[in-house]
Amino acid sequence: MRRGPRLGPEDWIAAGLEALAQGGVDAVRVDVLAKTLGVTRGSFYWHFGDRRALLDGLLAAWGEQQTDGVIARAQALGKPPRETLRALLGMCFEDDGRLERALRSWAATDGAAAEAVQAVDGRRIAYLAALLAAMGFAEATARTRARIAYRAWLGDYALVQRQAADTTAADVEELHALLVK
Amino acid sequence: MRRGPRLGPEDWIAAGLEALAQGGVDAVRVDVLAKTLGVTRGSFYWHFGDRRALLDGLLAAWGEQQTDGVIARAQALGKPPRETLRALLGMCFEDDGRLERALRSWAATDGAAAEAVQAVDGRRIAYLAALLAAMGFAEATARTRARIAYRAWLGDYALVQRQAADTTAADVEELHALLVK
DNA sequence: AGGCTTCCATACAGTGGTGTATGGAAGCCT
DNA sequence: AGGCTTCCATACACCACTGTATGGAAGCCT
Repeated sequence: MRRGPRLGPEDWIAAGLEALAQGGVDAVRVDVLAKTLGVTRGSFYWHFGDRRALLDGLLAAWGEQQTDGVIARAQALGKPPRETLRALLGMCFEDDGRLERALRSWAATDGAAAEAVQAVDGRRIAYLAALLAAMGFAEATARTRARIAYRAWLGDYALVQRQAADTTAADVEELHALLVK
Repeated sequence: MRRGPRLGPEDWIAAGLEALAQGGVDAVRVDVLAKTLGVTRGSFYWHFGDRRALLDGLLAAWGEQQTDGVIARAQALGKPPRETLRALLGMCFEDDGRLERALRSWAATDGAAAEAVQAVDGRRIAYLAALLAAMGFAEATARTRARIAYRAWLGDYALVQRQAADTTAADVEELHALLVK
């Protein structure tokens, strides 16, 4: 009946991430994924033991993607720390953050998700702190401000109605100014 | 069989808020609430048309509680704006924020919840801005910094592993210093 | 071509939750 | 005391979704 290419686990992971970003963990249901992929659940249970296995796969994929993601792009600019920080803030705030949001909601009730999120939080805060330290701030101050900056970024995602583009841009400038002063 | 006092809608609302804080919207199920209240679902469907009616009740209750909550307490201190702001930040960061978190997760997929959260966000940011304006900051600066402060507070809830008490205290001081400088 | 492996469809059983119908008990009112 | 109202229990139908069993088709290997 079908003739299209056959599916691998990656296809289910990709579809899962999409659904996750769209409607949270609750939206990643094997039957609806099957429908969007144009197959039946029979395929899913060939590639994965159960739904939980897919969820763990999503966490792994997200965690990996976050290691060589935004930070690498910011670093690749090859600019001095001060400019790198500004660029990084801008990039973060321009992301729509739906995946990020979904992950954190999920982490509130799921241990594995909480671990994954905590891990990337640690990496990102450490990077921010390193950036500030490279600008000459004392270790303690760098870490404190890194946490503040990170909270401000996360908080933006928590805001249901995110601000207009120009407002956000102004906020980013102001935040940057406060941090490096 | 039973002899205890009979229940009203408020009892279900209260139990619902508790469950919401504990495990998110998914945890507010009429059968488990019935169990914790010591009655059967028959009682619930007497007081409420359906589960959605309870959820709407929870949103209303939360929204109301947030109008005369933290802000009123901070205002009641009768201190100058600068001190009020510091006190407010401290109070916010010391809250465990589980309800707040649950509401925002919920808002990601539910329109009514999103409206409720957006409404209180607006009120709270406006209050922060007013505080900063009263300290002499220009209107625009006050609003920008108010948004930053609010994001930083929200972001703290988004952090799965919230910092130790002393670390948080230091962060609050630093944030306050950055804002009022 | 034959056979093995990989992938998917179909059909079925099971579970956790919602909503509904109905009857009965406890309290209030006169 | 009688009756009306308020509240709750029991039992049932139903739905969305998960997981399992089994058979069959498509591709690869020799």
